Order: sequence, then C-alpha cells, then structure tokens
Amino acid sequence: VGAITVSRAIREPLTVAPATLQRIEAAIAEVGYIPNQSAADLARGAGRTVAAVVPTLEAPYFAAGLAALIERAEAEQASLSIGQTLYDPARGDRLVTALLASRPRGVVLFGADVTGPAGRAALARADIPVVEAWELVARPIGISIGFSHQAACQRLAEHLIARGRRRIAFVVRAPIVGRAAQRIAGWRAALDAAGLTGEVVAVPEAQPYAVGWLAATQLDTSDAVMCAADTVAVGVLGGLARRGRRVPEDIAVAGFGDLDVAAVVTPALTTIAVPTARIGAAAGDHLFDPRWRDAAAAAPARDFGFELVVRDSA
Amino acid sequence: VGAITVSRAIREPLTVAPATLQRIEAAIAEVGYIPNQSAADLARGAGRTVAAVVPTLEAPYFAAGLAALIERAEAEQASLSIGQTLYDPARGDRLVTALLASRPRGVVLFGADVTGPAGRAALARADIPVVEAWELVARPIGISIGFSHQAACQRLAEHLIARGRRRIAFVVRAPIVGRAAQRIAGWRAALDAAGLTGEVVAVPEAQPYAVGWLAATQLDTSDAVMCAADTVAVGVLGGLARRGRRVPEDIAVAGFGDLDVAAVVTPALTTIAVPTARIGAAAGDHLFDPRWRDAAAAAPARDFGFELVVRDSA
DNA sequence: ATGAAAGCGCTAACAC
DNA sequence: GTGTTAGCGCTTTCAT
Repeated sequence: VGAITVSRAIREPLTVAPATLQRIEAAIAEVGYIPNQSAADLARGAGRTVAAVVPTLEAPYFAAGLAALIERAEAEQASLSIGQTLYDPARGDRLVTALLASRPRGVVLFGADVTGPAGRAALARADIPVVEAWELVARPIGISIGFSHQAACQRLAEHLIARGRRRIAFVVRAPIVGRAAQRIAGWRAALDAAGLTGEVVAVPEAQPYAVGWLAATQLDTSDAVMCAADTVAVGVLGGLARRGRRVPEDIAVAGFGDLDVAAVVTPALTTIAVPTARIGAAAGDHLFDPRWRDAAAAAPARDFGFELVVRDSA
Repeated sequence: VGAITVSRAIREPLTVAPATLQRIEAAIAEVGYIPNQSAADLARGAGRTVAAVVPTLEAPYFAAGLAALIERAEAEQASLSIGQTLYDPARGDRLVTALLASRPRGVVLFGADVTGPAGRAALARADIPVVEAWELVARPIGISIGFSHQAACQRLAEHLIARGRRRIAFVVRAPIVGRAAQRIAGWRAALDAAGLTGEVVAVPEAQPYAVGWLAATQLDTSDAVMCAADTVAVGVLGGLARRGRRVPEDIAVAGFGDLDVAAVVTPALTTIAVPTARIGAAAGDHLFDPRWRDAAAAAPARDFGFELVVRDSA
C-alpha cells in the first residue's frame, strides 16, 4: 500500500491490480482523501486549469461563451479560473500575471483588448495555447476565433437602407469600449456608401437598458436606429413607447447579438445573431488540441460569421 | 541575490532593502519571471484561490453574484475558480472534489442544492470558510447568506390579491429546479390565506423567455400571473401582447428578481428586487474574514431581505 | 504490479 | 537585510 500506488490508482486505475485498486478506493472514501493539486502540478511541471479573461461577467455574451468553454474544460478534467477586467487593460495585465502563475493549460481572452502590451508579451512567452475569442484579430498571440463586428453592423445598416431608412442613428454606451468602435465603423461604412450621414448617440450610463431608454429622447429626427447591443435596443423600445413613437412605422429599431429577449419583445427585434456558444466551445477545442500551434500557424483567425435576423422592429 | 530574497521581494517588498528590491524588480521584468503558484501553495500548505459553484453561468442573478464576489477576491489577490452544475447535484459533488483539490481559501455555493450529501460532507471536512449564498439554509455547512424566496413570493402574491386579483397563475420552467419550489410555496401560501386557488403553468423549455412566451397561451382564464423570474415575465408580456391581451387591464403580470430589463419593458414590470450583488460581496467578506467561523456559529443565516417593486404591470 | 529515490519551485523557521 | 536548511505532497524514473 505504497504512496505511489495510490497515485497511480487515481490517475491510471487500469495499471493497478483490481484487488489493490478496490482497497485503495475504499480507503480513499473512508478517510475522505482529496489529492493536493498543487503538489501534483508542481511535480508535473504544469497545471490542470484553464484561464479565461472577460471584460465583465454580467454581459450575456461573455457569460454564454464562458458557459460553453467551461463545459468543454470540465470534460477534460480541467477547471476554469476567471478574471474580470471591467474594460481596464491594466487590470487585464495584472490578471494575466496572476493567472499564468498557476501554469494553466491555456488561456482564453474574450476580446483582444482585455490586456495591454505587457499582458500580451507575457502570454506569448508562456508557450501555451492562447485564444483570442469574440472578434477577429489580425496578428493574434495564438489564434483568434470570432467574427467581424464591423462587417456585421455594415450588413445590418445596409438592410435598413434597403428598407428605405435614411436618417439612421447609432446608440451606444459612453465611453465607447470593447467592440463598439468596430460596430460603429460598420454602420458608418454603410452610410457612407449610400451617401447618408447619421448621428452617434453616446449615453454615459453603465447599464445597457438605461442607455437605450435615455437615448430614446434624442431620436426624434431619426427614422431608424441601430444599437450596440440587444439590451440597448430593448431600452430604446421602452423609451420610444413612452414617447408615443411607433416601431417600426415611425422609427425602425435594430439590435445586436440576438439575445433570447430579442424574439419576445414587442415588436420583435431585428438584430444580428452571433455564434457566442460556438466560439466558446471552439476556444476550448483549441486549448485541448495538441496541434493547436499548427492550426494557429495555418490560419491565425477563424471567422465564425454572423447572421442577419429580420423580425418586426426593422 | 538569493532565492529567498526574491521571494520576499515579491510578497513583502517592505522587508527588502530598496536597492536590492530595485535590482530584483529589474531582473524580474527583464526575464519575464512569473512565480509558480503551485510551488508557493504547496510550501504554504494552502492555496490562494476561491472556488464558486453555480447552477449556470447564464442566469443573470448568478453572473451578478459572481461578479461581486470576483471583485472582492481580486482585492485580496485571490483568483476565482468556477464550476457549473447545470442543476445536477452529482456534477456538483464531482466539482467540489476537483475544486477542493486546489486547497481554496474558501468556497461559495450559489444555491444550497448545487451539491449532494457527498459534496456537503467533503466541504464540512475541508475546514475552510463555506458560504451558501442566494437562499437561507436552516443548517448550513458554514454560513448562509441570502433571503427567503418563499417570503418574497408570498409578499408579491399578497400585493396582487390586495389589488383585487383573484385568479393568479404561476409560470415556471419545467422541470422545477433550484429555488422555484420555494417561490411556488410562497405564492400558494398567500392564495391559501385568501381562500383562493391558482394554477401552476410549468413549461418544459430551457430558455426562460420562451417559457413565458409559450405560457401566455395558457393564461386566458387568469387575471394575474406571477413568474419564477423576470426573464419569464418578459416572455409572458410578449406572448400576451401577441394574443391581444392588455396588461395590466386584462391581466396583471409580475416578475421576480428586478433585472435591469424589468424597468424598461412596456408596461414596466412589477417585481421583487433581490440583493444579488450584496450577497456576492458579503460572501466574499466572509471568505476573507478570519472570524468567519465565529460569525457562522453566532448567526448561521444572514437574511439580506428583498423589496417589492411596484410598477405598471401589476 | 509495486516500490524507492530524487526532485519539482517555493516558503517557514531559524541563523547570521 | 539576507542566507541556509528543510520540507510541502506529489510524480517521474528506474528498479524489482
């Protein structure tokens, strides 16, 4: 009943004699023995966790991506360490150092801008799979998995223009963080191509719904409005209803993300569906795929695309 | 330039001579040195992480609770390991074992039912702060921080009854998991006290909004409806609008949770505000408070209460 | 199929 | 203010 045999009984039960195995398992259950992961990691020279960094846990997109990732990780007996930057790259840099200290099997960044240059350098040095998820990055540390936020919003704006809308505003939270600038760029590209101009309504509120709600007072001269997120759009719908403006007759409203709520509000929200869960799952696949480095070298960015979902609001 | 001095320079910079400290910091930056947390944890006999278990990351309540907890943990240089049970206690038991293997500083369970008896026994043996957050538990492992879901729904039902509603349905996802049974119990208690009967509409859909949306077809004989969550209620509003039923004239609708969306839908949602973020932060406080055991012994359950928020829908 | 020896990288305790 | 010694609990390598 040597220590090493117990170690093997836990990690590779098949290499231990059935009788011994049974006795060991009984003893483990009796004592309530729980192996010390730190010692195991130290001896092996590598940890079993996976690290993820998100701007905020409270955004449904990141929560869904993490949920998919965590499912994938659990299937590999890995647990997930999470850091939240609140859109502050300096925090991201600190987080990356702290997370790398556990020698994770891989790191997933939800958004390429969650860290600054220091964090990126540390990740590059770490020699582990690094996935930048959610957007497409030109020169990722490891691999980038996502879609083009700019192309998505350009597509949506073109739809509005094709439906005859001419004064299309864009509502966004201020300050403009994360992918919002890319979305605005897509909207503006479509407007430029059509010879139109439009106004950005940036509202300094943390809560997305409140951003939309308050923005509704500044849309009286617009006949359409795109929002940086579905949550914002739902707020806009509420604010417009309060002012007695009819959607889509007086003004069209479009969201971004196709959250579950988009289908059940009145009117149902036209929006862009994004493959959040698929991105999270694919990020997990890459972390656990021994060939991740080859894959990243072959195609540094995997575009999962998006889908225009036309409903009643626009 | 001994190893131990580097160790001290990192952990307690003030005990190292300024000149030495500077040289060490320069060297760290140059080499990109990142300490090995496993080795540190092993040597100290304790880890620096905090573990949390949630039924699902995608519920806004748990995401908000985790966000508050993670903020608290980060202030203490601790990182957060997260497990997701998807409402399967067997998964929770496995998760607890895996999480305890990292010798966490403490564990927060969002919902007392995320584990089975095996997990609870392991946690009790671990001799670390254990917080059962979100609901009130009669005999918690360590301490319980939350509010009474039953009392909250009873209060809300009483409000509806006071407003003259007599045929009050309760809409919930099927199967009934988590705190839903407690909420139903509160609703029923109020109805019983008033001599009323009411119907539970349980819809087998995973998505909360869809549950509400579909339930709306089964509410034709009701003059009020309570929902197990705001998300469900928003779905109900959508479904009722589609059927041409007016809220609150024909039927009152009430939610649970006071999510941000509740204030911006039309009509604005009457609901129960719950102290999610305060619970998450308080859970963190307990993990890092050396007197947690005394506190838990003195008052095993901390009731953070709830608040009835009356808006237009009911 | 099982065990013995060595060492992973760090920190606690104790010098100096 | 800094260094030395020992050891944390595992796993790897090499026996047996």
